[in-house]
Amino acid sequence: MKSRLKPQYEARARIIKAMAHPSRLFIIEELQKQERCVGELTEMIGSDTSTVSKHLSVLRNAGLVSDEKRANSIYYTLRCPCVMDFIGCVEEVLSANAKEHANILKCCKK
Amino acid sequence: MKSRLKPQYEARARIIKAMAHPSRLFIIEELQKQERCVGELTEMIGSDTSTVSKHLSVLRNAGLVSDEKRANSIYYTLRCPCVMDFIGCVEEVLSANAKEHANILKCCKK
DNA sequence: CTTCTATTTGGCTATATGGCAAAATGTGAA
DNA sequence: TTCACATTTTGCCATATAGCCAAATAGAAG
Repeated sequence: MKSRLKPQYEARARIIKAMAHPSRLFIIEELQKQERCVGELTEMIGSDTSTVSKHLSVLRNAGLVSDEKRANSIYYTLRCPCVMDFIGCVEEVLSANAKEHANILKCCKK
Repeated sequence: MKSRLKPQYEARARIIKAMAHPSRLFIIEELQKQERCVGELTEMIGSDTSTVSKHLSVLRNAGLVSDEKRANSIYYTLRCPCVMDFIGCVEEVLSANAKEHANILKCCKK
């Protein structure tokens, strides 16, 4: 592809890649409802604190969430709630896949 | 997170992960305009044929594109054009990041 | 200052992916 | 069938990431 376009696609891919993990999708969805600190998210997800912390730093580096320290906890917020629009479309793809899969099964039974 | 929800987040992550690469974003955008065969895409992207082929199989496995063989070429089509809506949002995040970065620079100059 | 709490970082291993090269597969024409 | 061409698959290596544990850091409270 034209070399001047490449950086643009790379920048977009970095953002999308930051979302491409089950735990991080969960975090995004949760933060869209309300801000949360690492401890809360850790408990909800059920993995190690350090793992969740790393996921949050991935999201922060991508600019998807911002953090604010209050008392002795760091609270994370979703910066661009529009990312939730992703999900609707992803579900469309998933249901299209499910439908096709069902068709294949139906076809084989005959 | 609740174990019954986990498969759902994993399914979503698989779809998003399939999009999380510069070349695959380019392919998605191109296929949204018109169907293309591997050779055409390879030339546009400028990397090895086998690499592009692998990218296409990633997209196909995710159910994002479908393929149809005609003559001796396989033509790929975008199955759910809604994925293009992703891009608008991703650009929002990018410009928000750029703005914040500019603010940080401005702040440091003082 | 010391202790407690919350979060981050480093080290480690296992796994996944990108990209290139070469081999294998498939398709149509002579 | 045999040849030429287009596409797919496979093997390999380098790199990146997830996950957990342990250790370090940063604040808040005593």
